[in-house]
Amino acid sequence: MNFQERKKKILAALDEAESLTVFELAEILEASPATIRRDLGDIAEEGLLIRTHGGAMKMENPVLTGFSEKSGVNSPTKEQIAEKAASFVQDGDIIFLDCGSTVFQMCRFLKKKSIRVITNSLPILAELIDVPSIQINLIGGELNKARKAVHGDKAVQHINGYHAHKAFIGVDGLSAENGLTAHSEHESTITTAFIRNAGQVILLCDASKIGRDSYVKFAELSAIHALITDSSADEAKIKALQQNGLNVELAG
Amino acid sequence: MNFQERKKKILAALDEAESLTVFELAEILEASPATIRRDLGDIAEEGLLIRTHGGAMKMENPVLTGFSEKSGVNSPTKEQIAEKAASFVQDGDIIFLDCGSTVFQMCRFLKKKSIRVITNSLPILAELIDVPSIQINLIGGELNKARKAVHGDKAVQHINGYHAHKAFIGVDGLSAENGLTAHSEHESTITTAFIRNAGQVILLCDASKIGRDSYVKFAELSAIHALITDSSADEAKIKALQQNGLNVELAG
DNA sequence: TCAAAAATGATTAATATTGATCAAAAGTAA
DNA sequence: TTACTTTTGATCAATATTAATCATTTTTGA
Repeated sequence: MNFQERKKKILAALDEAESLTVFELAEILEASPATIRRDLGDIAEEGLLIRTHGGAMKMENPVLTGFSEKSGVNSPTKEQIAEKAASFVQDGDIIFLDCGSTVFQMCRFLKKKSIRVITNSLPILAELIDVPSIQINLIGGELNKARKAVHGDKAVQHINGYHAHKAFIGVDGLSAENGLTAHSEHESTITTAFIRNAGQVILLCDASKIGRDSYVKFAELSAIHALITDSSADEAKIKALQQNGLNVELAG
Repeated sequence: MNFQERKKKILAALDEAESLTVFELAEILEASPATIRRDLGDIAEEGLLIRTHGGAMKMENPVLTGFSEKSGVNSPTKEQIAEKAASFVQDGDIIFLDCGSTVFQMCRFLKKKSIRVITNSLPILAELIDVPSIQINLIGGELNKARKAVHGDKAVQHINGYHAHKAFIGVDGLSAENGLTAHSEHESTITTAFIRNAGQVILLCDASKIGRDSYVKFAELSAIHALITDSSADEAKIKALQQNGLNVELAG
């Protein structure tokens, strides 16, 4: 294997793993650590990765560091929910991705799929922009800097111009009595638009939000085709949701 | 775990918690306090966090990790053109910003203004997202990953939904005979939409493009209210443009 | 085919990182 | 202020990583 081939593989491996040691890479590429070190040095000089002691880290897309999610400390629960949610996605799907943190975690698990993503979330954009198999459609409108997402009337209009196979959304509260609730009107209008224009709606929701109500009621339980939550969810509350006809999937 | 990884996690943790003690960080990162102190010292020196006694605080405006600085070859000429162009912008303006490299350079000079920016350029978005006095409207549509910009029909529709005081655009070629020309159809449709929906159109164009034609003819000279170029421009060619009624401003 | 050049892997000396220890400095409370 | 506690920075030993060197293999070009 020559340098160019290794370079390609190293960058691909790093893209998945975020960071790898010299020895891990040596094993993956079936080359000696000495070769890997030489390679890493050369590639780092090109600015395509960050050399660390003992290995290398993925270089973030420099243009987008401004709005990438600083995903250092992810709760394993959210990851499990996200992974389960990603398993609903098939090659060829067109999907809406909401701007919540759990939905964002899906990115990791979507990178191998060939799909089209329609999103208003800048962190998702930043995360997926370098994945060749994923086409991105960015929802336009007013930028909410704090949330790093696009909101507003124009954004809703934009969403209305599309139909997706699946929508992956988050909520602030979910209960059998009040359905889906949110903290903010702005966000809920976007989510409502996603729901309206998607074939299936999959709700990602950690256990803490189940049975809790926030103040903007924006959708009925019946709008949801599946709820993905973690196994720490309160059984009684889950039962209540299921008795209202909700399909509940437990992750983890 | 190496320094780079810890640095990333420390910054991520601080971003959430605002401030943390050395011991809290030591626990989160599973490293010794001595290591954390060394790390905090190093990171503080980079200006990415504030060292406190016993810990560290989040830095509100972390030094931009050299994107605008490093982004390619910033010829002083382009900067001069960009600065001149930015001087056309007044507080309260709503402006369209195109996705060319010269237009991008304007960002630096816009940061002190109170304006609304409508753009399809991700680098511009990234550059201005942290400027409180600037509101951003992102144009939605298909993402062109190579150009880091949004294009397509939806994008044009989106632009048609707005009217701006001024549009700042780039071209690939400009001549008295053929007006404005571009390499790519996709980009030119966006630029055309900007021109159609702006009160004034200001064209940023380094000398090398004057008198040169590209293959997509997309606008007449008369659509332009001012051309800003550098003083190295060929005088005869400038004259020819001026005789066609174009207002030419020399930067630098 | 052969010789020259380049790449690879192994070895080793040099360097960097880490955690522990401890004296000095900084902060805190009376 | 003074006494007390906490935090720090320096130093050191142990460990891990690296760069440099060299022999071997592979590739290249005549």
